[in-house]
Amino acid sequence: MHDAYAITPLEHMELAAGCLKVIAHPVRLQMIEVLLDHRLSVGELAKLTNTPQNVASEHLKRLKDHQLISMERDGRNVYCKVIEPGMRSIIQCIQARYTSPPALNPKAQPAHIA
Amino acid sequence: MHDAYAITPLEHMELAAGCLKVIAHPVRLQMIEVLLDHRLSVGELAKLTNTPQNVASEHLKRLKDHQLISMERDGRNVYCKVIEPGMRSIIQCIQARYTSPPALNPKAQPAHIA
DNA sequence: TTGACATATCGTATTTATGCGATATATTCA
DNA sequence: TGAATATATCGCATAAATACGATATGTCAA
Repeated sequence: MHDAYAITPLEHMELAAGCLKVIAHPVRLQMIEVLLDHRLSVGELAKLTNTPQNVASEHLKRLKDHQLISMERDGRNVYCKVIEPGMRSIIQCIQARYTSPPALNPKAQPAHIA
Repeated sequence: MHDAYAITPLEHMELAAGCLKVIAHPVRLQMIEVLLDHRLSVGELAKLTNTPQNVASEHLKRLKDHQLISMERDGRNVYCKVIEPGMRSIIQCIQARYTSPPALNPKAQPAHIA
């Protein structure tokens, strides 16, 4: 009856939701996307995403605090890269959906993403 | 140095982030989890997730508005099910991380873990 | 029709997220 | 040392999310 439904405990879902919340931001998604294939500094990421320096720094700090990226200083710069492997599939999923056609029709997607 | 970095446009990332924000809630995650394998009414979901009726209704409306679930009335009840196939892999990813081994956790840890 | 049950909506208080300016810290080099 | 560059942090204003009580709507059955 009621026990037939296996539900992940709320505490676990709270952790997962916290992680998803950090991902759920357009600029942070862009940062993760590019950091999957490149190692970039905070300043480079700020320029790439058209974001003020301090705002970019705060975004990246949040990603780092949730273990999604690593940040290591090299001289004056701090370089970031993705350390959470699950990010790639999420970004790929987004790219597959949103890069070519309008999002309303989930069908009919030109396959220039592979 | 031209655009060596391929970045998904901000507008697309905003759509994706909007979708992720809807998923990024512990109770909504639980709802999605159980709705992957069962067709349940709003009231049943409210009880299963220990959520007041109106709050559950609002959660489900949000999931529906973002095309993640469908809701169809059958008599007095309204039954829900997941219609977004991508949800399964996300829930599976969460289950893989949080059900058996304490793998990768966000910064916000419960205080008693130390 | 009325009463019950199920669901949805509204108004609102509280919290949390976000962005921004200003400023602080860190590093290199002259 | 001090200037220049890169990054981080702080305080605050605004916006969004969340939860809640109250109430409205919708459905069925007697």
